[in-house]
Amino acid sequence: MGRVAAGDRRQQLIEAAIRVAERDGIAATTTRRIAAEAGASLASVHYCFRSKQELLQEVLTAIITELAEAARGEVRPGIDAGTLLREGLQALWVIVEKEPGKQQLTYELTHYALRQPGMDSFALWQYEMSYAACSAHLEAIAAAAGITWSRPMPVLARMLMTVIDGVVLGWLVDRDSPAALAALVSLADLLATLAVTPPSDELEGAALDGDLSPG
Amino acid sequence: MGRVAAGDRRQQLIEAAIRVAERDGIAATTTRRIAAEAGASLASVHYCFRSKQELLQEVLTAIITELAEAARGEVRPGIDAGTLLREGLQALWVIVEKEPGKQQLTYELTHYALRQPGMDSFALWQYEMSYAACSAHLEAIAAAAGITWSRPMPVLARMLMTVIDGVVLGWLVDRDSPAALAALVSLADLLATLAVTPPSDELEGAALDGDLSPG
DNA sequence: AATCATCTGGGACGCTTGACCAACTCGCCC
DNA sequence: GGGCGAGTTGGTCAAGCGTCCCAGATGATT
Repeated sequence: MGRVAAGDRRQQLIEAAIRVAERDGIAATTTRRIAAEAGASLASVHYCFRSKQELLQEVLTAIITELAEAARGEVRPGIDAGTLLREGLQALWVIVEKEPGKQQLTYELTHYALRQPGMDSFALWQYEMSYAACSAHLEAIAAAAGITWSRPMPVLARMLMTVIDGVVLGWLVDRDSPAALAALVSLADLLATLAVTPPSDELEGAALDGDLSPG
Repeated sequence: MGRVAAGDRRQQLIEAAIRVAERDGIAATTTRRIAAEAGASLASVHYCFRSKQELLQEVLTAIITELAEAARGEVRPGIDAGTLLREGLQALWVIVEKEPGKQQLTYELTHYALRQPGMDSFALWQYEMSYAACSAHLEAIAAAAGITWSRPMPVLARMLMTVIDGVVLGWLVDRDSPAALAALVSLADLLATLAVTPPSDELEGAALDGDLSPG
């Protein structure tokens, strides 16, 4: 409980709040518990933040940006879209399975924000970030595999996000990893069927794999 | 506030609790608010229920069974699987869009049950019911369209439930009905591609549409 | 009419919560 | 070295929570 700069204390409290919320859920995330987890006094919470809501907004911001960064996976060029999509989702799955509490917290925060008046913009922002990440990933796949998507990108991004959300949510309930992974891979394969190989005179510099035999 | 049999009072309190939870969220669903909504005294809550938890369990049970019944849609025979799947999901969507609060409450209850020690079995039960409903619907489609599914039913049911959950969750956040419906229909079409028409000497009476040209 | 189980109402208990305050301590700068 | 502001501390506040209790009203049974 030494003397710490207010900015550092702020960060400590935010991280402590995340830990508590992951472990016990947002409903059980009280100012006292946060302070205890951070090794600070209760009063320091209201010294560093105007209110509990301001703290939780910072928590939400931190989680969203952290998740957005974690979702950024590299896409190897010269591979077909189906494989890339499957590999990307499997890589994401490793992260999800590693920290279930964080995923659970993400959903809880979404619903919490939806209920709290004035905080619903945070839920919207959270999903806009997610859709943007999905769009970016799908476009990276298109570029790497030399294909085009047969549906407009907003629809496609929403479909991908839908699949991820649904699978994760189902898994959080029964923790049936094989079943969840099977559904995820199957849905990824289905999404991959929306990739069309454009006429070869259209795209040139893109990496092409063997099965580009014009019909 | 007249005199009511304990059994009736029980039912009134459960329905009142559902209304409050739909409107304000589970976190704001207190015993006092429930009693006020039901037009009963606070003490009657603990006269009809051993504890608040027992009440909430009844609420969860009521919502799950109600939702399971609502999801049971008729499937017209003689139509192709794609159309049936699309129509079924569109019919479900009408229900979802009509009462957003109930959908939101469903998710909140899931997460609530997952956190509450000893109540996680309710979350599991909720999803088992849902998977069962999906399985039943998919098998009804298979029978009506005279097709077979190219994946094992458990995987397929989970895929369908994943799609529904994901779409509804996304819609609850941004309330973008066209986008949600577009994603839902697109995903339904993708799922329909998993329907295979068996050799005609296997099934006889089933209705067949035109595109049965053996390759 | 008397009895009895059933149901209601108001009040109270003990606890937790978010928020706040005045007093105190430390380190830095003029 | 004496002020001074940033940071800490324990205590306190009102509000709200789940739970419990008990005197009294009610309606059926005898």
